[in-house]
Amino acid sequence: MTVGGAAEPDPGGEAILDTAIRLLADGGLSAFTIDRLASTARVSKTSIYRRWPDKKAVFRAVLSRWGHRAEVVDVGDFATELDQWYADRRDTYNREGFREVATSLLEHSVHDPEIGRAMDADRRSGWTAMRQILRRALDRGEITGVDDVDHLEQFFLGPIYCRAVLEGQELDDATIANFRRLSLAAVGYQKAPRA
Amino acid sequence: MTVGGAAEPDPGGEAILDTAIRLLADGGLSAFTIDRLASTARVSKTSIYRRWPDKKAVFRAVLSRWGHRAEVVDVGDFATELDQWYADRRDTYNREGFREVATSLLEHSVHDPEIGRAMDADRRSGWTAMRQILRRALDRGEITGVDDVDHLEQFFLGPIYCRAVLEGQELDDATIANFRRLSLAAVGYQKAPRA
DNA sequence: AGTTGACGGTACGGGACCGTACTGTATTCT
DNA sequence: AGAATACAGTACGGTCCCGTACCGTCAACT
Repeated sequence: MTVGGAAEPDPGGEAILDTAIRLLADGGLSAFTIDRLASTARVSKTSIYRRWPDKKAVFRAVLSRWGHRAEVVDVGDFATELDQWYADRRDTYNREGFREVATSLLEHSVHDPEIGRAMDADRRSGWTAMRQILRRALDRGEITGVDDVDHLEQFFLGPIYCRAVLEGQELDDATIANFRRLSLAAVGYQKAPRA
Repeated sequence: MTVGGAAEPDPGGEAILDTAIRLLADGGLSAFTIDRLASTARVSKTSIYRRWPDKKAVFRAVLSRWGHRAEVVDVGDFATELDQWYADRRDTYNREGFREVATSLLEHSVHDPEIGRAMDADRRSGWTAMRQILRRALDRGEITGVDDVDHLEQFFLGPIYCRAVLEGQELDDATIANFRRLSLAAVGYQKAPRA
């Protein structure tokens, strides 16, 4: 135990996980190897197995470290909050290696029930920022026509995800502007009737 | 060479590829092994390596066999053609194992440039049915606001893809109905002005 | 000074996989 | 009948990987 005391979160372990993420970004699942992770992170395999019982545990740790939850504050207007969300998603999805890591994590989580549950929990936990935005907008009566939050969430995230992850294209100004215009028109957005 | 003559497309090879697809559906990329493929397909490894030079070639063959292009006929109305497309996508995405195979193929194609190009070509080739629908709708003046076909295609496919592949949920009546309603509202669909 | 704990380095057993080679057999074509 | 072909089955060399064990080192703590 270090003297610092406050450094509990194990910076060494986080550095290893960051290296693991870089491995996934560079070479995908087939490059995610304990041997390679050790040598790339300049760490002995012993140090890895001291922290996690086996490779699957390392993978779970990678999963939860990589997950990033958008934070959106309640400003009383759906369109404004949506813009915050777009900005956040844009930063995230455009980040170097995001697509590569996302596809690798998804592939693994789809085929390994245990990892899949962890990923679902990660996604559902605390609810997505988008869901909160949508709930508020529904409460305020700003959007109409469809009130199924699942469908709405998929409807808003889908185009972005499809472009960035499936197609591997950048989320630039024009794209976001078009998705925004289309989506707002879809839900018949109108500024909240009451102050 | 068989007597039949017309059976040129090598039914044996296609059976092997179907088995490979089932392997991907059941166990993902890590289950896609030449050894396992041979034993599962009740075929010797020799027979596999006689048809394809190496594993990567088998994978490419799987990719192109698995790809399914929606066919949509021009009926002169965007909403009707969209419904055809929804029906086709629904059949495809709801098929047993679709999600598993899709994520595996994507992961591999993202991390292997050669496979990635093959997949891009597969997607772009002949253009997607959706793109044709959208072009016609734009020509007819049925949809307005956004005229970037890339964005529109991603906008229409995104929600479906996100729900079925990312989230692993079923595409049922209610979902399709909601996506349809939202999407049509988004593009300001109006029946073509001219007969 | 002595003890403890974390670490790097190395080696190993067990297993999986790829691609090739070899054998024997059944079927087709000449 | 004889040659050629496609096949199943098996075995192999080489490589990689996982997880564990062992050893020596270095810093922190008592």
